[in-house]
Amino acid sequence: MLEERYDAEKIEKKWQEHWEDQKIFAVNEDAGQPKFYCLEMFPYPSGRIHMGHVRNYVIGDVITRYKKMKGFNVLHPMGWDAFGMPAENAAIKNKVHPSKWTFVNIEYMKGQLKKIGLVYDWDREVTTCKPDYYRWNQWFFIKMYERGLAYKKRSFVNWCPECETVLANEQVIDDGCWRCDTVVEQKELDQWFYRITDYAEELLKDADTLDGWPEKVVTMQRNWIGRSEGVEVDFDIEGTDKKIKIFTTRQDTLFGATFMSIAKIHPLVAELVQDQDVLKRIEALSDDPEEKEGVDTGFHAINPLTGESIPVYAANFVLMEYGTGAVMAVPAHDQRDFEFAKKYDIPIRVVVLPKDVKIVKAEDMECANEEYGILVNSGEYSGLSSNDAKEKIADYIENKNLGKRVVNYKLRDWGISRQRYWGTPIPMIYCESCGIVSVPEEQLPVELPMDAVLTGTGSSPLAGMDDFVKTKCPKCGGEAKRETDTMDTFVDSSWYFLRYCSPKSDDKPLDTAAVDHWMPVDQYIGGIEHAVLHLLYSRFFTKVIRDIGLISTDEPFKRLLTQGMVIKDGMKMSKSKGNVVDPDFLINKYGTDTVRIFCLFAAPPERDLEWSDKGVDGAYRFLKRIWAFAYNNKNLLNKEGNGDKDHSELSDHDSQLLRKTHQSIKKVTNSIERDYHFNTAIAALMELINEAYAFRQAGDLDPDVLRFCIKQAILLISPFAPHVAEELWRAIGEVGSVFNEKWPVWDEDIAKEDEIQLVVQINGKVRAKLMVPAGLDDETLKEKAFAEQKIREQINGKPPRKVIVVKGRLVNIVV
RNA sequence: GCCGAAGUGGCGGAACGGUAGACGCGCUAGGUUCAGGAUCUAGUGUCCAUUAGGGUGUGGGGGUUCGAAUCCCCCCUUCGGCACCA
Repeated sequence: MLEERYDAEKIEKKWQEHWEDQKIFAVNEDAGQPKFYCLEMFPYPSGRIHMGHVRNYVIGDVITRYKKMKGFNVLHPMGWDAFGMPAENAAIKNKVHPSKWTFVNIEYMKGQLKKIGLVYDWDREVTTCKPDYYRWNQWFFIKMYERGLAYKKRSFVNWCPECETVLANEQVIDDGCWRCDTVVEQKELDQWFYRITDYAEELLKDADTLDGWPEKVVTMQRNWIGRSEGVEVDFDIEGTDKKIKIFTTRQDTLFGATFMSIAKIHPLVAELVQDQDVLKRIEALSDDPEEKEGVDTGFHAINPLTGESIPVYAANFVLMEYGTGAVMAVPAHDQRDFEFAKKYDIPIRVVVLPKDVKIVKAEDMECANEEYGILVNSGEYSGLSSNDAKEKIADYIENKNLGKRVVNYKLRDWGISRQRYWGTPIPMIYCESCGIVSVPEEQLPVELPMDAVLTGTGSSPLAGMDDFVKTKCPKCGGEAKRETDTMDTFVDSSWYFLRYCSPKSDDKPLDTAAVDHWMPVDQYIGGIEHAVLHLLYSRFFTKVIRDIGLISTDEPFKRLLTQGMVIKDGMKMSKSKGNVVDPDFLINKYGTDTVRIFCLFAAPPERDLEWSDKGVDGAYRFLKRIWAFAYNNKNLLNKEGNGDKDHSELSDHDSQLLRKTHQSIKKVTNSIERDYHFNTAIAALMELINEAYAFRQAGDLDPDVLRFCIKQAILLISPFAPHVAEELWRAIGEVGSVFNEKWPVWDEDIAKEDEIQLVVQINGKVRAKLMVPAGLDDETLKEKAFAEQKIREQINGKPPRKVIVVKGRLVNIVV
């Protein structure tokens, strides 16, 4: 029995329990249906769900429900990215253990997710801070160590003084920490790295296959990998037997090199420069990127092509980390070198003339000319194009053993050591006699001790725990020490989507058959902020795990949807700005169906969503309107019959509503299929309900048609407002869950209008609109257009030069 | 600086070369209601016009086309990403 009042709280609780008890959304790998893996980026259990989560997860939930009704076997799991700094900070502040804090948060947030009406297969829940998950982080680490993909090295790394830990390059945003914005420092430390650069080429090449991803994200990844082809060339250093190796992509400008620049921390500086005064001045070079500065080292290099002797400068803009840490400087054709040469009065020599430029005098130049062109002043290469010269000069260099062709990447190896407690212990042991030894597989997991003391005063908390640190060497049995750093939490999230496929596997990290069945993720949904971070690491991990032989997937995410931010008063919602909207409050006030409808209706998913309290009222009103329509017609609705009457037997009034219903099925379906544009899908539903009201008011309706209309409307709204749909579904006398139903299909014949509005234009301007029967041929449409009184007046006897007819829509008369 | 996206009523947004502004919010008027709220109905880009109707209009300027919010070129603004990568 349908109640008059729409009581969201009551029906939502009822159906949420029903779906869970009846396991409506449980998956069955042998169902004989096509699979669909729908996944949203799992949350960090920070304490409460925020509107950004709601938006993200509602999108995934709608897709899950829709795809299920379309006949797919949909895997839709959820879990917790549960290791991380906030747990430690909370522990220090509130004197709770990070574990306690985390699990309390998970419990609360899980309740919130359920109240939103999200349907997950909770049997597959993954929690990364549990030993049954992180042991496999350790297992992968060891496998990677064995394959040379995990290694330790001392180097300058990004250090966040606020978080008191190291950050990978990807985790530094505008010189600041990705988490707290604190300006990062460079610190020299021994750190573990994953050799992601070994996969640079494949990550770049396979980026071309990601056609289900936003182009923007793919471009960001390509740029981050930053491949460039060039040559390494050795320059002899005059008066010594040493050489400087440089990297250039512009070997066509070799004849224009008038000096050399090397990084101030380049090893040759310390090796060759004797003068303490010069060394001091090099050391004192500023790091300000705006001002180019250098110091003449006093020694000279020999250009291997010209035999010319050129001065070598230590320069502040040369990076030791990229290429070879030394560059040949061609001021005429490189803006940085140009500025440098001007400042220190070094000769500028033009060796490339771009197209359409005749002669350039070096002294007239105001900036470098970096374009390709025809070589001049370049010996036997003069007259060649830059492209030809690049090949010929590279050949010469290789033939004469002066250097070789190389490919360089901007991508750096992924530093994964973190000097923190709440993460996966790195499973390595340091033995005085055996050196670095990995923990044997059967001893995993290396469990995180629960009794660590967190003071927040620097250095790895594990380092102070003798019980943890002291161990035996697995090789020789002697006294040894454990590694005390933990792993970057981005390691945890780099393979959780694989774990969902076989979450209970306990003898190996993944069940190959299960993973191969479900992977790749068919639709992944999350924020754009992970464009390079998580999404690049996950691609890397997938390829490594494939190479280990556990899975056969090359790419983890087939389609990616990056949803926009939730904005209020023109700013991103955040606690610090005080403009947050609390999902709990809204759900209590309106019910989750209203919140869901608003989030989906206010903007297409990829765009930012401007929050509007009034807009939420509108969504609520819409649901009440559907409810009231069903209630007001409840006597008619419970009649037998499926409403699919022969079109020709119906009155005009009835057949128009039937047509509108079929048109709505088409429009809602197409809106979802076209990049999940739920906003226009919901708009189409609102239109249908508005029309239904109008038809109902205008006269009696055939009960079968009315029932058909409302039944389709319920099916169409069910992914968006599932609780209202389920309640109304039962109220109209249907049996079983609406989510076990097939998604409706429209009949093109019924949807077709039998009368169309013909627009008549004169010179492209609308001059008349007339109703004509559908399906008329072009000639008849023309006749109708010319027969129109207004058109005759406008043409005024002038002969038409041309008449364009757009089938079934428009006639444009050109006079 | 380089790369990319976006710019449409008072607001959120529709319109994948063919009637610009669907749908929603807001606003106006009316019905219902003791009143408020809720709800239903109608109207709502802008200018001129009593009406009929007409002009104009998608950041600005050009172009292609019978026809441009949509395609091309230049410029402006906003937002993102990268930024001495040799």
